[in-house]
Amino acid sequence: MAESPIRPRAAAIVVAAREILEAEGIEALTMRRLGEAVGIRAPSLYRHFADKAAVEIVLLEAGFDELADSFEAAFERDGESLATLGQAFRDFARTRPHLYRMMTTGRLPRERMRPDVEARAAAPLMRVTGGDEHIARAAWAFAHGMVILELDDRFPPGADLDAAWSAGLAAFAANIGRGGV
Amino acid sequence: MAESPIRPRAAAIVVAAREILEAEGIEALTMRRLGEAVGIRAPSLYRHFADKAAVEIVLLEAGFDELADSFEAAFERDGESLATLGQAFRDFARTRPHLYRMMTTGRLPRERMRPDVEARAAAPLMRVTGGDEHIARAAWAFAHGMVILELDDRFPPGADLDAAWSAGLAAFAANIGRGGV
DNA sequence: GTCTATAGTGGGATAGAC
DNA sequence: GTCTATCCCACTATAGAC
Repeated sequence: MAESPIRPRAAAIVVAAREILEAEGIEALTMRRLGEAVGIRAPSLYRHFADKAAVEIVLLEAGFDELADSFEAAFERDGESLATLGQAFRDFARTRPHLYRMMTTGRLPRERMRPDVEARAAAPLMRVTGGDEHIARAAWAFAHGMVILELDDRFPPGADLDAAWSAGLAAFAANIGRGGV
Repeated sequence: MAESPIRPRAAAIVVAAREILEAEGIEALTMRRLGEAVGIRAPSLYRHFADKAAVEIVLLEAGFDELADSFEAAFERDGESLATLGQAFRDFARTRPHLYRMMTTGRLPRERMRPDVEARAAAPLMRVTGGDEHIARAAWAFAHGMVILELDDRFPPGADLDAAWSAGLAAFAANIGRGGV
């Protein structure tokens, strides 16, 4: 499904890459390891992908697509609200921590990615913040901060993160449309 | 100043490490590069530090100390408020982006760090949120999210980040003590 | 405390035969 | 499309001479 169905080998490589990423983390995703997982030697991978980055791009694009799917499904299921979005966001990240990290750490290779891919994932937040772009960006930063600090084990051991999420989302929800200060 | 004044060579190594980190980023900080910067061969560094992590620990501790210093100075200068803290936080990160990244990306090697070092940097936020730990954590996540997304160039080109900061800080300030939903 | 030499590991990627 | 062989790179870290 990722990339072209005409090339089953390439698709299998992407599937294997995703499995390695989720199971062992980003450093485990090497061309040698990937070849092994798919049953060929590392150099043969280059018949299917120009370089390692090309494989990573496919993973990234799939990740953003899945994130957008999650948001849209959550809206249908639980109604369109900031709380719904926050829940879906956190669930997404906790279900695929390594993919989430890959999607959000460092620069994004936008030059090599499908141009619409980020926008579709961002659209639900725009809806729910009613066009208040400042609150939208603040809420995005909040959600990303909560998730990445949780994944990286930065909160104190007993911290009630549900409560922190609630407090944050409530604060933003109460301030939509007030335009800053 | 970092570590022991009795060992000037070790101090010089730390200074060089900090310079390399800030100037060229975390991947540039290798033992070879560090030896070169300080005028000795890489293996000789191991007479001064047990391993590479030991050098990094010193940088991390110094970073948290500086962050705490920044907060305390900002409180004295501009008064104790969430807005003051947010400004100081953002300034800190933008002034030392690579150090900030190193301090906040991935797991923290807490076992090898001074135990009080995180707590001192966190204290000002506790003060300003008046003991509402949920709002405190949410505000921390917001600030980190804003900063790291800015450093990693994730916001749209023309985005007004001052406005996003204001909107976020105002939302939190208005909700201190309300205890979530 | 510094050196040279080197071990040991890992990575991405290419050439050319089949 | 896959293979073997290989290049070239980079890294952390140790041994042992000086």
